[in-house]
Amino acid sequence: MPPDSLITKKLRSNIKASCSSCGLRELCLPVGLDEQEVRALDHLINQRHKIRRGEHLHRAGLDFHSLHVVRTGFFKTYVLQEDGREQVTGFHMPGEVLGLDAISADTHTCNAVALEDSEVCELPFAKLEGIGRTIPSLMHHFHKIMSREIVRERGMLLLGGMKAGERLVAFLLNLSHRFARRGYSPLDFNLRMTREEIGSYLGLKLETISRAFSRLQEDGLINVNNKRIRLNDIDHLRRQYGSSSCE
Amino acid sequence: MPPDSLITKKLRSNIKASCSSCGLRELCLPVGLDEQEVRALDHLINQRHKIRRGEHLHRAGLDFHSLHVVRTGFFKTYVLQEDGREQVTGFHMPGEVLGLDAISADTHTCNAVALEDSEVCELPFAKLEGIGRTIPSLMHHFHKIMSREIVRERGMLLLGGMKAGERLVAFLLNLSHRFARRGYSPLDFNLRMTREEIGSYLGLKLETISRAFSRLQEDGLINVNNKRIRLNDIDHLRRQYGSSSCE
DNA sequence: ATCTTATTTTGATTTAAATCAAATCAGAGC
DNA sequence: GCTCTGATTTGATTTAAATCAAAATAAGAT
Repeated sequence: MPPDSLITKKLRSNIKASCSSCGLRELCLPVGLDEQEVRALDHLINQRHKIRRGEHLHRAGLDFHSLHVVRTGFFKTYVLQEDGREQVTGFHMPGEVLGLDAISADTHTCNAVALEDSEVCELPFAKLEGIGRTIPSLMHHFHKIMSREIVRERGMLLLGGMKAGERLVAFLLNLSHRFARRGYSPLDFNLRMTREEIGSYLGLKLETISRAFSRLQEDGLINVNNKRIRLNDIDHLRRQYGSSSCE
Repeated sequence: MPPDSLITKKLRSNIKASCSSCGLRELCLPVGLDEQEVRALDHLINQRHKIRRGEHLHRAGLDFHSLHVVRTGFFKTYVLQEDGREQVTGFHMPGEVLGLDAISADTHTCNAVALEDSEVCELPFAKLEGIGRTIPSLMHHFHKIMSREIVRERGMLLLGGMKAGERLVAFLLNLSHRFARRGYSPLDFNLRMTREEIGSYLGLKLETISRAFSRLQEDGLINVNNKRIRLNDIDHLRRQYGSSSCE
């Protein structure tokens, strides 16, 4: 948690953001920019917003004008199918960009909801394209971010051939890897989402997720205590179930 | 089929491309560009390549430097899993861009093979970023193309909750829609890929695909004659099985 | 704290798809 | 044309996951 959270609390929202002093800088957009370029980016990112647990950042169908970078907290994205079922399309943690799907048609194609009290930086997309013209390395890095999102989504397709337990392990290894990059323990973390949400994301039912957790615990590979997960033998997990730990 | 295919045949490869006179223009990158901008793009796209059925356009692990737009023909992309299984990640028809996943790490993350004799236009990516700086509308359109790819991949995730027959129908409706946009019949087309490749893409076994085809034919919804498919009641298909016909 | 609701676990049963197996069919090359 | 190989269809059986159901646990609200 950032030390300024107490200070900004009363403002509720609309804090001036600053990439220059942001701890996420190396994960986020300004990777590899020099001082002057980061200042230009500070100019672009006009606002930071607080989103409380359960609040939506955007909803499918709404006009798109800004990307958002998760600064603190945790989000899930999902779409509502015609039959009313909720299909989870992703979980998003600090440093990750939300809204890339919306560029396609200037309309959000999914809903994004905070799974815990969160903060996001707003990036007006038109401004980003404008600044990108003068800072080629920023534009290039943005292209890498979009491409990475394509690779990420593709990774889900690769789960197609796997069975329940393997899918869950791939999911846990993926989370573990992303936590590690953010300086959190890759072996011991707590899930922000329910079994049902995990199941939706992985194409399985919540009971199947629960059973898969129990099975992995029986086998001594992990410890499960409700939302708290401990990976006891991450090498074994990696060996046994593909190396789907990549971002 | 383009009328110049006979002329260029003896050259085997390396034909000077020209967006200005390309029939795919409205599907491809130069959407909405004026004459002068299209000429600039002609400058960017230096080569057209012929890829024969079975030949690879690129392979996973190779250095990335160019995107490719399918001009004629049909491609499949796939990755080889550790266990040797081939996972199909997409099918690609004229006007569609290949290689967007590779921008992420300057390395191709999948293999692309021609399912029939094909032609592609080569877009050196560094040049594209350069020209994009001077033609904002081109850069913006490129962002839409990348975003569309994200949405497309996400669409696959939505199949998660569907059963075999529904997935196959969604797949057929998607192909139908893409054929229609290219001026081909949306009701009567022939598949370029095998049942096994369809199965791999949809996360099902080839026997299941075959059975699903037979079932749909029994129900009178489609006619199947090996690779030739005829949609008898596309409205019924759309109603019964979600509207996953979008690109 | 207590109540209430949502989440999770576990068991029994059903079902859809995978697997195993074999026959048929189509296409490429001779 | 014919042969051979790979692709497809169809059937029988097994298996993994969904579904149905109920109890146990955790999390929020008052």
